[in-house]
Amino acid sequence: MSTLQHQLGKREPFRSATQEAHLNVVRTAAALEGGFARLFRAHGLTGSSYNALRILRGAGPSTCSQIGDHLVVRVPDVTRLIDRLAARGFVERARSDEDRRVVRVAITDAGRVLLAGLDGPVEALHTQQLNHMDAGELRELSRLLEKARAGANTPATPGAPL
Amino acid sequence: MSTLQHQLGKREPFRSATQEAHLNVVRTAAALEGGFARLFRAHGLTGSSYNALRILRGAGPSTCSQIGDHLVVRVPDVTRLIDRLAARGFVERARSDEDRRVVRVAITDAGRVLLAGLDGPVEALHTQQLNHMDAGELRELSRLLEKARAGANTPATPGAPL
DNA sequence: GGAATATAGTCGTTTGAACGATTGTTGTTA
DNA sequence: TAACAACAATCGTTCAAACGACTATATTCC
Repeated sequence: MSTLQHQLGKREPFRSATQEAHLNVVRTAAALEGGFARLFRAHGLTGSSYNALRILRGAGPSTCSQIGDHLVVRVPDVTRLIDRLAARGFVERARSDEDRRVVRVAITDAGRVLLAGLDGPVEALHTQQLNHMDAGELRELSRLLEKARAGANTPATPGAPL
Repeated sequence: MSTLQHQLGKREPFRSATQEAHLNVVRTAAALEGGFARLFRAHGLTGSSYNALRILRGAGPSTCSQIGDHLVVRVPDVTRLIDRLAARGFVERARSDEDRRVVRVAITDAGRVLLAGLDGPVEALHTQQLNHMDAGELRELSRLLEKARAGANTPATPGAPL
């Protein structure tokens, strides 16, 4: 009996290895993200808003589409995400003069300060959660996950059609 | 440059292998779950409500606490989850006579029929998503994910303290 | 036997996520 | 030059998720 089977209180084994792998991915994501959600909530953020700030800090001012493209997890309504960050003063928007469809979003000093305060705790939490695995295992885990995504017909890249 | 780094439009490499593994887990979970969310939505369900029905079909009538314990992803308000299923006629509740704190939840015939209609598509989607990986890879992926969860200080099991 | 504690479930409320439609602007084509 | 198509962002709306408090009941302890 696998660990997951035991954890789910399942008497019969999984129907397939693909099902078991899927459930392991989802449960592990929830386990890892739970800690980060608590950390971010303490700073009035969600995972996605934290991610958006990281993107803006790293890439510099970006359009809504670019932000959307770079998010780890697809967010279909980037406008509302940016709205919430702007309301807190962490980003500011500027409509482009040369193409008025486009809005350029930039992180503010307040946003930089907020992120600076999170850099340590985020890194510490990554370490705390996964440092019991060695470098080879982490590499192999990432490789298998990338391979899993490569074959999945449901795309991870945002906006791609079903 | 890893696949994920490229997919995220990140110029610099990841700060650590633990961060990269984490993001791969989360992104893969979203990619896999996206397809299932669409399938379930077409039947008026969410992943959690589908999961709850599966638990009840498998284990028989269960208390709310037992359902909560067996869910793949923690749901802090099982009552509302059961509310929504009951409103649709897929489950029914009965307050226990011998311990009136306890509610016993059972799947209904309508619930069984709904699940029966989903068994094929769910299995097909699992296969479609992950069948490009061989048995050894799937086993190794599950093993590494279980190991990842084992060391993470943020527990996957519900109700466990932070 | 009653007070205190624990358990199981429920509730009030807020908020973020998501879908799909809409609006405004730019580019393309006839 | 105007109609059409595409693009970028925004909006209306619904609803699931989540937090923490609350209620009712059972158990434990003095």
